Amino acid sequence: MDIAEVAKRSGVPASTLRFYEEKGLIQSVGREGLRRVFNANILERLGLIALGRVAGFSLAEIAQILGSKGTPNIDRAMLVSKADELDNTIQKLIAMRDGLRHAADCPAPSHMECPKFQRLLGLAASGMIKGEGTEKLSNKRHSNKARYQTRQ
Amino acid sequence: MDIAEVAKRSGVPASTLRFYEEKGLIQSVGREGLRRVFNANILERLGLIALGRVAGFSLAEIAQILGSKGTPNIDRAMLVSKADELDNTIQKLIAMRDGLRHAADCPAPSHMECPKFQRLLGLAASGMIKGEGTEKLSNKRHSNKARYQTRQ
DNA sequence: TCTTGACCTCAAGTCGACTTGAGGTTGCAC
DNA sequence: GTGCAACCTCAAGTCGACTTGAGGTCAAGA
Repeated sequence: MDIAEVAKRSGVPASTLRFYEEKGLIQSVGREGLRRVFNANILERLGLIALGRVAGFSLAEIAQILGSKGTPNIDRAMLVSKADELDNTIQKLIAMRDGLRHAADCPAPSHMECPKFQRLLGLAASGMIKGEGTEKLSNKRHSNKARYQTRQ
Repeated sequence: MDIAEVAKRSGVPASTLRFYEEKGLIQSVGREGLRRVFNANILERLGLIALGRVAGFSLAEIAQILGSKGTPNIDRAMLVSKADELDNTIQKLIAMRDGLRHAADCPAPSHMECPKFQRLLGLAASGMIKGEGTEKLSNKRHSNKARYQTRQ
């Protein structure tokens, strides 16, 4: 497949494909003249990259997870820690989803004032805020990067 | 509370608080001299903002969801659609989490070659890639924004 | 043959989300 | 009443993730 074909099948613009290659996230199997040639599994890999992005990982992290080059030895501890991070995120998203759904048909004048909304989201938000939380549950796991994603 | 207190309790830098105020995500209740004064519920709101961010919403979307000003009339349909979007994301994250956990102790030389990993993530990634998917399930819901997050 | 279209490279531009810095003001401590 | 730490504004800078543009190469068709 040439780059246009990949772009068409994946929905990822050719410019992005070049960019990803440059960053080591994907690789072409070679060139035909000066044109890149990709093989079919690129589509799958692009799917995983997209997945990683919605999971909130940076391109650098994704490269690390997927193995930038011929899938070298992987840091399994890192995978577990990413999974835990994700687990944490999932809990929050579930609370947020429920909060949104509730807010959508809650009679309260403002959902900030609805006790149910408060409880749902407050729970999810606890642990996001650094300060004196009620300490109910799920604190301090995956504490690296933690405390918001105040990524530097 | 003054800005330093809020920063300390929330972990959000003062510069970010000013930035958020400028963007309409938060508001101070007034000034004391030229210093902003916040009341306590700001902490909760900051938690929700952080939550929205990990859910992948932009600041503009969050402002819309939370109501930028005194919680005006909210677009309930929008809330439902955000919730659906989130639901979709959650499914993907769950698959990714399971995929990562599996990969962490899978004997396959490369997890790209492990059939279980493939299945888990392939499933999640389906619908992310535009092209001829196996069409199993959960396609085309929340199709706005869809097709990756090729935002704009 | 020569033109066109699809690809190429490399540098620069854009956008969102912040952060940093210069220069100004205030209140409390001494 | 003076110093200074902690706030303020506003402009500019940074970073990640891309996109756009200028200028070049090449294979195929008129």
